[in-house]
Amino acid sequence: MEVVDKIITLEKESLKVFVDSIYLKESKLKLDGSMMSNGLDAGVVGQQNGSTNVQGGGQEESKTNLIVNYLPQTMTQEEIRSLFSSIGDVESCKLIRDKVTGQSLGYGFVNYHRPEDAEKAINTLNGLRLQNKTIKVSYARPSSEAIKGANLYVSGLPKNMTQQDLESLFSPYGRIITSRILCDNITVRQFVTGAGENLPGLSKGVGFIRFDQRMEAERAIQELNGTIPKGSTEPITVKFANNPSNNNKAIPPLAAYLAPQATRRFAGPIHHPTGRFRYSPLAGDLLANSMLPGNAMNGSGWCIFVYNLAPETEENVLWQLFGPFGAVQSVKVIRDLQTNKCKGFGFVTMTNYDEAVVAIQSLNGYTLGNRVLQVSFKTNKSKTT
DNA sequence: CGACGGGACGC
DNA sequence: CGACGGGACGC
Repeated sequence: MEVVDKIITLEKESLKVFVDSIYLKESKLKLDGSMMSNGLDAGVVGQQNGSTNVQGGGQEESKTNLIVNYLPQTMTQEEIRSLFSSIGDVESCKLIRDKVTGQSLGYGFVNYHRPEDAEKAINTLNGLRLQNKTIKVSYARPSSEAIKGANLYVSGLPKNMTQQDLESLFSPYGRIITSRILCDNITVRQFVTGAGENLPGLSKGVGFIRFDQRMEAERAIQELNGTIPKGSTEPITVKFANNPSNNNKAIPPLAAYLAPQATRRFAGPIHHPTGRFRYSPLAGDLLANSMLPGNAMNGSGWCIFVYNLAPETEENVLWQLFGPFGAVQSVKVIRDLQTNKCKGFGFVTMTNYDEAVVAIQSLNGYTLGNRVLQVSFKTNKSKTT
C-alpha cells in the first residue's frame, strides 16, 4: 500500500513538471507565431509554399503526411487515429506491423487532408509522453530505396563528446535524421528534469547517426571511419548499424507470440476486472460505481470523467494528462455548440482498469493552471434522460 | 457556485 | 569491447 502511494506521489511530481513543460512549450509557440518545430526534431524541412516540401535530394516531401515514431508497443492503429484526429481530419492512418507476428513495429504514418493540421500535429504531439515512450512526430519523407539502411553505428567516441559534437562531425556528409549517444544510466526521463536531479549519465562512447540518404551514410563511413576526432587520441569506428529485425533479441521464446498485445487485441478488456480488484482497498470505492452497466466500462475500455477544465481546453491536454498512465483509446472535450468553448468537462477512455485507477488516483485533485481537477470514473448522470 | 457526451451499430 | 528507451519509409 505504501509503495503504491509512493508511486502515485512520484507520478504526480513528475506529472506536474511535465505539464509545466507543456505549458512552456505552448506559450513559446504562441510567442513566435507557430511554424516552429518544437526543438526535439532537428531535421524537418521548412518549405512554406505549395503543397510539398522540397528537400536536398530534389524529392518532394508531402506537407500532409507524417511519420510517427517510438509508439508504445500496445498502441493500436485506431488509437493512433484517435490521437491524431484530435488535431484535424485524418485522411489515412497506418500502423506498421511485423508481417508474421503482427506485432507493432513502433511506427506508423498519418496523412491529413490539410497541411496546417499536419503542422499543428507536429507542434502539439511531437514529444508527447505515452506510457513509457516519448513519441516523435515529423514529416514523412517520400518513400524510396535511397533512404533505407542509412543508419550508422559509431564507436570509439571520446567520452566527453556531446550529441551536438557528434552531429557537427557528421553533418558535412548529409542531412541527419536522428542522432544519439548511449549513456550508462538510463535517466532519459526528459520531462522530469525540472527538479534538477537528472545527471546526463556517462557516455559509453557509442552512438548512432541516421542520415536521410544511404549514399550520405556511405560517404560518412568512407570519410570518418578510422579517423581521430579533434581533441581525441583514439580513432572512431563508423559502420552501418545492425538491422533491428535480425536482432539477437534473446530468442523470442514462444511466449512473445502469444503475449500481451496479441491476445489483448482479440480478447478485449473483459479479462481486466478480475476478482483481485474487487477486494482492493485502493480501488474499492472506484469500482463500486463503475461496475454498473452503461457506466465507466463500455465494453471497449473504461470511461473517465474529468471535471473543471478551462474553457480553452483542447483534446491534446487530455492526451498529455492521461497518456503517461497507460493505454488511452480516446479523449473528448465537451464544448458548447455556440461558443465552441469547453463546458468544463471531458471524457477519457482507457483500455486497462488498473491503469485507469492509477490515472484517477493521480489526477484527481491535481491543479491544472489554477483549477483543481476532479477525476473519476464516468457515472450515469445525464441532462436529457 | 458549477458536475457526466454524442454519434449512432450493418446487412 | 560496445547496438539504443526506441524497429524511420508503408512488412
